[in-house]
Amino acid sequence: MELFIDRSIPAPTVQACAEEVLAVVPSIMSTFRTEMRAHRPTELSLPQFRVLIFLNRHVGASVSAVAEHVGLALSSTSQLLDGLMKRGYVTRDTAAADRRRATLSLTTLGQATLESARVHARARVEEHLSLLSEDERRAVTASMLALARAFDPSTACG
Amino acid sequence: MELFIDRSIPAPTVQACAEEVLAVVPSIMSTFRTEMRAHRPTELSLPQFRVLIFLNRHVGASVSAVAEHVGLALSSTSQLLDGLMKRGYVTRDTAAADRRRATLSLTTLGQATLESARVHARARVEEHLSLLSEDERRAVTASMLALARAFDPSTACG
DNA sequence: TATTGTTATACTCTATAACTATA
DNA sequence: TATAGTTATAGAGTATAACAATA
Repeated sequence: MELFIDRSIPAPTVQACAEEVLAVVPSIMSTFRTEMRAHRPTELSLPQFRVLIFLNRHVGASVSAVAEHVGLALSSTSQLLDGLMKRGYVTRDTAAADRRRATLSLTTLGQATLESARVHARARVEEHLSLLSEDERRAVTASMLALARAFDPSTACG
Repeated sequence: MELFIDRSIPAPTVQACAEEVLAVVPSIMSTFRTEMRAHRPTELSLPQFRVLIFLNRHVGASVSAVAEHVGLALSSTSQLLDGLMKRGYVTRDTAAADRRRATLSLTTLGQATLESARVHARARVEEHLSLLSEDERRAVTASMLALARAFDPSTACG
């Protein structure tokens, strides 16, 4: 029986694997960006989208927490949030316990926008993935978990 | 024998798979960008890096060809190329056969810069991937090929 | 003094629209 | 007229450095 993951041939070297990741991941991102941008009713940039996802799951998060999660400098994150507040997607309050700390939350509009963007993004990705076989989907899912662990150990299980 | 890709349990749905891809791929990109930017001697942006890779392989390419490959608008690509020419990485000539068409090539400096950036990027990615098991590398490599096909059929085998 | 965050400034990325030059 | 490409303009993303406020 020939397995999709065939252990009888040598595993790809780390180098070869890196080569593939380096070639393919940016090209997937290109597609994402273009498709997100084309979603007129919502039209969130990818970083904005990621911030909304994070805030939806971490109500009351600080600016620093967002920055760490999205992998941006604090100032960049602050500016990203400016944009999201200006559009009415996010509110910011001052934490009572520590008045330096901001408390960020999604507005109802922000939640609805996130949901719309998410449905759209997922649909686009699903369109692409529907070209894959079951075994390929198994491999992709397993890979994503492994890569999450390899590239971002902190959030691999959250 | 328990397989890494276990066919005895149902394959992930397209939806679940999309969810993972959507979560993990942008996070890998964040890491890429940060690491590319931190490579002081070279310090190419990711789009610049991708353009250099393409031109290295397709000597004499037109602006349109680059645009199509990196997934940008023609004008965006033209400007990206401006930056690369200003830094002396790329030369542009006019094609004799069709004087509208540009003929782009890497300079020696461009080639050297690309090589340096490439070595660095690969090393960073390898660092991350070295955390994976052999089976995980098999899955990742297989996935990248599948994803390349799913997201960009035109370049899947080029 | 250390931490949280914002503002100032500057550069890159990206698009659309208007344009030039060549075919 | 159609095609290849550039320029003008505008907005988002991103960083560093300097700053303000709070602890």
